[in-house]
Formats: sequence, C-alpha cells, structure tokens
Amino acid sequence: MSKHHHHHHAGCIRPEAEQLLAQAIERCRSLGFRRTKALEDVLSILIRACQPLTLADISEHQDLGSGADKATVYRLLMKLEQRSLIRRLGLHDRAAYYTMILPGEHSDYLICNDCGRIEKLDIHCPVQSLEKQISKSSGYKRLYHELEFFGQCPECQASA
Amino acid sequence: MSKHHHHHHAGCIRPEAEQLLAQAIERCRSLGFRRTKALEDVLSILIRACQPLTLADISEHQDLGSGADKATVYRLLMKLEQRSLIRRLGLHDRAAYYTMILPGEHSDYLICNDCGRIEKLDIHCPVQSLEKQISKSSGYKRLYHELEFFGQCPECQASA
DNA sequence: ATACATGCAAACATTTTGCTTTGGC
DNA sequence: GCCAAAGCAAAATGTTTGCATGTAT
Repeated sequence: MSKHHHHHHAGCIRPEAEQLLAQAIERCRSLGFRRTKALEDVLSILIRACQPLTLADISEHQDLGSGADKATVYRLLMKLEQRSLIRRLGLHDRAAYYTMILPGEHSDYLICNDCGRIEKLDIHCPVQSLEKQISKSSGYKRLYHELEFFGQCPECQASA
Repeated sequence: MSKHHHHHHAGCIRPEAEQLLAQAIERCRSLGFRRTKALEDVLSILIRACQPLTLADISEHQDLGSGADKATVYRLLMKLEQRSLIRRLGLHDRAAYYTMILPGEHSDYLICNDCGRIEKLDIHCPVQSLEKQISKSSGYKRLYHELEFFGQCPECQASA
C-alpha cells in the first residue's frame, strides 16, 4: 500500500488562470464544443492544477461544481485530447494522467516509486532538439515526448 | 480500433541470449527464487524479446512451454521488478509493459499514437547525465528515467 | 427543432488477491 | 517435510460504451 497515493497539493498559483481558461473555452468553442458547465469546470481544474490529474482526480474534484458524472468527464477528456488541448500521460499508476497543453510550457516529471508523488521538474529539457532529428529520420509526424525520472524520494528513504 | 495493436515481431537476434538467460537464472537463484519452468520461460521470453511486453503478451506467448497461469506470470513479474531484474514501463496502452534490465543497455522508445507500434530508438540519450544532477538536487535515490517519443508513424499517416 | 452533451448503469480489460494444491529444496 | 510457487477462480480497479433524457444552439 505504499504506492499510488494521490498528493493533492492545492493548485499552484497561476495568476493568468482566468485568462488561460477564457482562451481554452474560446478554443473549444471554435472547435465546435458546446459551452457547458462540465466543460468549463474540467478546463478550469486542469488549468489550475499544476500537476497531471487522473480521471478520478477530476471527477471527484471539489471544484467540479456541476458534479458532472465520471463518464461525462471521461468523454470530455477524450475529446480534449483528440483536439490536442490536453495530453494523456502514462505515469505508471494504473490510471492515466491528464495535463493541459499550454503554449511554451513543457514539463518533465520526477516520480517516487514508493509513494507515487509526482514533482514537476524545473530543468532545461535537453531532448527538445532531438525531436526534429528523430522526426526526420523516422518519418513520424506530430512528434512530442515524455521524459520521466523515477526513484525513491527522501521521505520514503527515511521510512524504508 | 486504431490503437493497441500488438506487433509481435519475431524476437530480434540476440546471439548472447543463452548466456544472458543463464546469468539471469543464476541471479534469481542467488536471490532465493526456486528454479521453476515458469521462471525460466518468462526470463527467456523477456530476454529474447527486443521490445517491452505486456503481461498478456507473455502469458500467451508460444514460448511459454509450461503454459503458466497468468497469475503466476504476474507474480513473477512483480518479484522480478522488485529485485530490479526487469522494469515496468508505462507506454500509454492500458496495460503495463515489462522489459529486461540488461547491463549497459538503456532504451528509449518511439511510439505511434495511432497503431500503437513501439520502436526502440537507437539514439545517444542525452538525459543520462542529467540523472546525477537531478538526484543531487532532489535527494531522490536509485534514479532512472524513461524517455518516449510519440507521434504518427508513416503508415498511419498514409491511411489517415 | 435538432443535434450534441449528460447521467446512470452495465460491459470490458487488466490487475490483484485468496485459497488450495503442487513441487523444489 | 516445509515453504515457495503454481493453478484456478473471484474480486478489485479503472476504462469504455449503450441508451434514454436533458439542453445548448
């Protein structure tokens, strides 16, 4: 039972959240989404969260004022992912994680194998430049990458 | 239905497979594993596979001569992972993937978002050196990383 | 009015566990 | 003979779908 704790830090401070939300909604509208409470809530939660969230995280989130059903949230996430507004990450938990795709923001993560804690890494990612090169040599298009570091966090070292 | 095809390439050529297998078994023995057919089969399959395999891939593999039960294979994989003989990867499929940890072999992957094809990348990974640095600044121990590139493979581009 | 979006429940896929039996040591 | 490992079956977890209803446009 050491794994898969969800650490719900209160969302980080994002002064431009309102603005990002408005933009995201606008983007959705132009893609043909209807403006529903569930959509606004899901976008808002994802934008304010400074870490990837699971379907359960979102559909049980206190800010989901609409109390939208898990299936509804799921379908929204699918659609948002297809339209490249969000990205699905595989972070080794059994569940998939979702995170907002924000212009100019790329994140790599540091994950504790014991407690499941996920930390955003503040590093200059050296992989970006590789992408073009790989795209060219492989013929793959629309390339992006995920880089995750796994290990044992200090607290888990102490309690082990 | 475009995702999650499993591409069972015949295992790549690995001339030293026999040797690696013998070593792995020896390692297991020294860790207290009993020498069972299921263990030998699972190790053999993982060593000969040149790509990560899911639990289903392994427990339905033709080389699993013993016909070991899925639960048995699962428990073996758990144990092998705990003892760091294999590594579990999250490659975005719903299922977890497993791959042998071989000395001096680190792999990064290129994965098609449409058909699920997984290709091992033959690149000089620029992240290795970051690990020490991150370990130092974060306090995490036993660090390793996963780097995956996702995109749309040429075939899926054609059929899209 | 029409389609898209939702809620609820059920189906699926995969992982994980319980318990009895088998077999390595 | 003892205890780890295997087999079988069932539970648990998370994802996905079907269908009737509600609602944004």
